[in-house]
Amino acid sequence: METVTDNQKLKVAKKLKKMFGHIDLKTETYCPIRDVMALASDKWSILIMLYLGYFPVLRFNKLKKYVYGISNKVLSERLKMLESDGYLTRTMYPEVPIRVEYQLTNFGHSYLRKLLELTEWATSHGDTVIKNRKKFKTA
Amino acid sequence: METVTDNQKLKVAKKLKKMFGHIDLKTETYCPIRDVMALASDKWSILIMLYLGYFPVLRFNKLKKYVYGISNKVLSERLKMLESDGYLTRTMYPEVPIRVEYQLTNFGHSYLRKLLELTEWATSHGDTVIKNRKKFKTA
DNA sequence: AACTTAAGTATTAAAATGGAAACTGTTACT
DNA sequence: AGTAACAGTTTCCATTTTAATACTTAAGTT
Repeated sequence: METVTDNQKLKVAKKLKKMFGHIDLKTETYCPIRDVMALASDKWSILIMLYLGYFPVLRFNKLKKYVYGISNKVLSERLKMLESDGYLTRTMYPEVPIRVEYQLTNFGHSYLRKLLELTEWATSHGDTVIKNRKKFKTA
Repeated sequence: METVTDNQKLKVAKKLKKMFGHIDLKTETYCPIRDVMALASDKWSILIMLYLGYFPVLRFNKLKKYVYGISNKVLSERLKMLESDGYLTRTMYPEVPIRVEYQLTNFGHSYLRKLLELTEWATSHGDTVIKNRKKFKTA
């Protein structure tokens, strides 16, 4: 069973007030959730970040193997964006064949710590979601 | 500056080991991140969840006003999915004109708590991301 | 009689995204 | 000469997503 106390709800409300309170809900001011999160909380980005947390250094093809299902195009796009936003570094060694290594920056690690909270929740509550989904479909 | 200690990295590694350790990285087993998170960490879903955390009860058009930019179609789709997965409830009052109210379930609240960790991070580090992005573009 | 409201559904067209597979470039091996 | 490895990029096509607008239902208001 879910146990969410009123106290916890209050804490959440307080945090949300802090987040939303100063934003004029009518005008379209800059919103980090639409901008920052939209990229970094996408399915592929999450998996890339997690694998780069698990293995300190990864090369393109290894990453592609772990994040199975991703295409070359999307992987290289996501890597470029994550690099651009400062979550990871791309180091190229001009050997032959060329070697390119990806690893998290400290900034990326700082994000990963928070991300992990969410994925842990998802991992441990995934079955509940599936159950809910099934119940909803038959209802 | 980012301050990520080795100790913190160790903790993250431990958590990741717990998450990934038992998964055969080669075969495609069920993955809650691809399934559960993909829906619930999407840009629109996040905003919907946050606003429903901020306002305990919201109706369709209010929600649409807050989550500006979302279309009727997408909003109603997302609401249906979030309801199906158990994050929120939809209550219909057969008045005229009809009234429909959305609110978070306890399950949804439990997710929101974790989500908030991430959005708080994004809110406070958004400017760093923008800075990184700019630097990368000009480099 | 026409207008308004609420919560969507339907429609259409435009835009973005996604996947599959071919291609690039260099070097080493067979 | 042909093939393989690496790390992508590029191209083409199909699907998905998005925006914008119109429509629905049914009672109450002007």
